[in-house]
Amino acid sequence: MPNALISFLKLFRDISAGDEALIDAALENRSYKEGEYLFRAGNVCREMYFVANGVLRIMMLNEQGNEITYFFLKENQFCTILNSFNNNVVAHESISAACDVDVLVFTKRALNKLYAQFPYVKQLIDQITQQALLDKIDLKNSYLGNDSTTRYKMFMMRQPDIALRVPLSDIASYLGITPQSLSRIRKNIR
Amino acid sequence: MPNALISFLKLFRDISAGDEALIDAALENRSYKEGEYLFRAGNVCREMYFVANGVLRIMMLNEQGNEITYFFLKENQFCTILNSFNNNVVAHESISAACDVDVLVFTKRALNKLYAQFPYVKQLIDQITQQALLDKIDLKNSYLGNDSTTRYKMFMMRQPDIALRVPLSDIASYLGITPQSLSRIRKNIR
DNA sequence: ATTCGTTTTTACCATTTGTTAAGTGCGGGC
DNA sequence: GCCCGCACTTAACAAATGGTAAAAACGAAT
Repeated sequence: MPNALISFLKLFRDISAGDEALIDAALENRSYKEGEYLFRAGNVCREMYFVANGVLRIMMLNEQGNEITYFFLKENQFCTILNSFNNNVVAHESISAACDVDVLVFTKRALNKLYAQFPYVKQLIDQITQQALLDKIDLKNSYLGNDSTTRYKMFMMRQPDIALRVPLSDIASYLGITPQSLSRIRKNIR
Repeated sequence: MPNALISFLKLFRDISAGDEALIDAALENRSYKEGEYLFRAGNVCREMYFVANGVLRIMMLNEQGNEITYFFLKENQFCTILNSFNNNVVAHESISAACDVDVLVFTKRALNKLYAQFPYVKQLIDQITQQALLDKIDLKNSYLGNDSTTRYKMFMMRQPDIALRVPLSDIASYLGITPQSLSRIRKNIR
């Protein structure tokens, strides 16, 4: 039975059984519990994750020690600190599990080897990654200029599956408010 | 004398005089006055701008009729609605001149022709565009989780040249506050 | 130089959000 | 089954921001 990444890639392009085996061999399976870190800010990110099951979050700690959630990534999405991964620069962001999660892991080394073997895989992943980036920006931008109640409603409309699986405090930090404010907003809505 | 774009590209790669002439021929020079629109939301964006002089802004009007500024683009930066430009989908964002501006314009048609002639130009512009995207995201993210006074100070530190050239109301909409609040913040800082 | 229109500043009050602190509820481990 | 810890809720007050409106400053055009 094919892994989640290969099933996903097959939506875009046919992949032979032989290629499939080699792609699969380049991957590592890992599981993380809610709250565990996959990658910590201050290092160069040399892994790329593909979410098979669960939700990841990309986030940062600001000077006051508050967590800021930049993005949520769910099933069939790639997750890495792209700038760090591509350019070998230190990342300011961390990646953690927003709920229990299963991921497939490419190391940069394994991925480069795969790219050399199968240029079409590079094309495919580059294209998917690029489009995902544009979609993420559009999503984040769409929240701007709305009050927090509206942002919460938008979030519930657009990412209900995430809303149901991750802690309230993560959602609050994603929406740019305190957990107490989010709790109050929830109360006032119903 | 070479145009601003060619001078910029030469920072990354040598370009022969012959190529230079053809690239130059593919471009159109335009100037806009502060407040004028280069592109309006609701259409497919089929032009790519390179800022030779001045500042552009990518922005949106929300349902309440408020302007939200997503990004400022200044000299030596490309500006287009990338998702719309790449995928021929209707854009929700507009592009306007944040101050008087001179731009070099590629139509999508001219750019594709150029790409067919000179694959390295495509590589170069794709690479620059991709990195610019990552930088823009990093910049926007870095403002998150700070109060508006801090965001304004960060903006003054990081983009002082823009701060000095564009209307206060544009900066306010970029920082996610009203012009009155920004004016108050300015007063309290000094 | 004057005027007109626009942008920015200022002020006052209403609303929203943050802060602090305490209470409630739920689930895991013993 | 009970206890403990953690996440979430609730509340009261302080602080920040928005809304409205009017004054001041600035620029463009005559």
